[in-house]
Amino acid sequence: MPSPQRATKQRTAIRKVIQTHQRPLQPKEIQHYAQQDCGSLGIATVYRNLRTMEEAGEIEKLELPGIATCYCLPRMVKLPLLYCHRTGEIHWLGDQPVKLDLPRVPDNFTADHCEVIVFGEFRNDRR
Amino acid sequence: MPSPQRATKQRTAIRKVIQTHQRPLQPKEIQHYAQQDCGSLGIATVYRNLRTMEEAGEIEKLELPGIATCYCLPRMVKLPLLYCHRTGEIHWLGDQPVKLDLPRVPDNFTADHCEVIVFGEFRNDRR
DNA sequence: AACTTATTGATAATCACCTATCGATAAGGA
DNA sequence: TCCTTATCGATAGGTGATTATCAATAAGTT
Repeated sequence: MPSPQRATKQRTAIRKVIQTHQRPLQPKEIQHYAQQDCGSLGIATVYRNLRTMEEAGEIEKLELPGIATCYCLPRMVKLPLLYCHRTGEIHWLGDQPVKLDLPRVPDNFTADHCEVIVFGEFRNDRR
Repeated sequence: MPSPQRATKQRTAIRKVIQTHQRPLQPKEIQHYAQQDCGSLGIATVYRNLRTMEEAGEIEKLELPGIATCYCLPRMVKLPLLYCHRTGEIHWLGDQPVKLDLPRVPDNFTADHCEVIVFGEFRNDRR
């Protein structure tokens, strides 16, 4: 019999955090939010679970400029990203029908995927 | 009398490399190419000069996904970038008239600048 | 409840990038 | 040429992200 994956409160909390928040999250953010469900949650546990969940295709890894790697639910549609200098958070630019097709690339280049990142900051208001 | 900047062969070589190559270069790449003009060139010297040149507005710093910070001549026009998984090099996607305007952003967000990055790889041919 | 072992958490260990240190070197003005 | 000091190079140090270690804990099966 193969070794089944156990339903620990830590893993469940991590999963919930990613499903709930509608934006890519960094490991530290995930740790922070998940701890509210979980009590203790070591950063190693976060990284460990993110890796396995990503390998299982349950979540998507997102590598971004300077910023630490982020994780989110697998994307069906590619939307531009907002990066806020002030909060350090990443958000989807999803409230508009911007369709991003891959630009045309040189013949000898095989395009994989494409990211559009808008840098700036949110006013101190709500977020 | 203020302290003038001296014309060392190291600095000259670094400058030339950035002016010559038509793409953003990483510190290590700059060191590598410049050493062909220069003989010895410590990595600390590269970083030191890149910082001062950037502060002087002579070059532009470019922060990109995962990849080390790159440097290039100040950009007049923002072009999409190609990142090659195989070579680790960054190239401009400049051979087509793609004008990239900032997407419309939320009211409470002040956009700064925008990058478009196409991931993929060049065939093993020439580059 | 007893048992097996997947999982956790604290922390040490890596790793890559970049900066600081400092004695040696060399640019360029006198 | 001599002298001042900007600059260099080797390397130690610092930083942040991620992984490895390993004893303790707790799923979940019997």
